Amino acid sequence: MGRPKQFDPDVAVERAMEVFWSKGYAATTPQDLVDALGIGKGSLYNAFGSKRELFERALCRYRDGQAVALVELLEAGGPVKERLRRTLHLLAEMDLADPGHRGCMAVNTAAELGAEDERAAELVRRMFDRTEGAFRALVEEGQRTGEINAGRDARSLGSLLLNTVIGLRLMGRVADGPDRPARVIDAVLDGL
Amino acid sequence: MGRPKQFDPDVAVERAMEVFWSKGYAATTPQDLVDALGIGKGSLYNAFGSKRELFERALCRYRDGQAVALVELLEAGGPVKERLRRTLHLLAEMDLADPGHRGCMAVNTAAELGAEDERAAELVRRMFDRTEGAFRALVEEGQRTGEINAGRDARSLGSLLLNTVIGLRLMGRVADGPDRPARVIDAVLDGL
DNA sequence: CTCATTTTGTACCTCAAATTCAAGAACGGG
DNA sequence: CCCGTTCTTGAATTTGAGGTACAAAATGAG
Repeated sequence: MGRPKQFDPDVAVERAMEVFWSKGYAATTPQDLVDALGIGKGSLYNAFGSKRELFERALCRYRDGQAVALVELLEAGGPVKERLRRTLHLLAEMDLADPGHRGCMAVNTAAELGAEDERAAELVRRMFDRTEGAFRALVEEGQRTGEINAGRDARSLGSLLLNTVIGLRLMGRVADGPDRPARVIDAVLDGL
Repeated sequence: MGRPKQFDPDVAVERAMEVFWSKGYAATTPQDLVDALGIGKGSLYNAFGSKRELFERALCRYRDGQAVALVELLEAGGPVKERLRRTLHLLAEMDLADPGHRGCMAVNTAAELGAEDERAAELVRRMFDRTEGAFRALVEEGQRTGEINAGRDARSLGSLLLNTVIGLRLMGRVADGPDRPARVIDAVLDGL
């Protein structure tokens, strides 16, 4: 019973995610959110409690969306190294083409809140774990097919690839061209 | 002529750097700076103009300090790969041991301001250029001594090492242990 | 000493961030 | 159709960020 909500909370979280992703946590004001979600301040706080809580939901939404996207990319067909190369280049191109230079919301959150907000740090860590795991699985597949030296530690290579992506996406925030990312990708893949 | 300053601007910038480094740009208030520098607000604004200008000077100071430190590390004696390993491990350990999880001020700035502040982005880009150059020089030295495969592109390897450092230091913001950084370092060096 | 110049500390101002609240609107149950 | 509940709107509240104004204080030149 009671008056039904006049907006879809899922849509609202999605839009909030876009705003937080573009502007960061601190730089996003309740007014920005009100404008983007198209609801009143009262509804905002009634539905989500606080800016901080809404941010957490937005970050979880980001995580869920990214998890799907990454798995899709890595599970495509073809040689493992080619899949890796395509995935890394796609990331770099997206970051470069994005006029807002948004980069990766998890990376941005790590930088902005990681030191002071343990809940946010934990969420980001888990996203990193997940990505590392996906890369590790791909490396192991490559080792089974003989594309990647089976003597190397798959977990370490997974960490390396995660770290590479983090670096690439951080650089996307100040990117001035495709050359450096391309060199990074070349060097990483040559080192596998 | 005129009344002399009762504080050393260089010391003030140094302290401002510490504050900005610890808290980030947006989260640092003029009051924080006044407290840390031990001067009045009037002096602060008289000497530095604005929070933004002071930040830029603090960032330049960080750059100058880091440049020296990195060169010292990379110019030490011994095999190139050992120097690299020591340098990377030292960074990782510093980040882990730092109770404030400050990470790297350039990386933090890239994440926080890179998208919106072109001047800050340019400063960070130059710092990245410089670091990449230092790594490249070290790689070329390793290639001359035969420690590193001379067939590989030194510039790409420099980019890779820069990217590795960026990733490591970003992860330092949410670090929960030494394992992942250690794996990254192992994998990177094995791939050289 | 006096003047022009610069620094300093305090008080003040403006604006907006983040949240709360009051008044009412839209439901469903009995 | 009344009632309790939940949602909505937007103004009010509180707090502090970021900066300005100004008079007093400290200097060197002449």
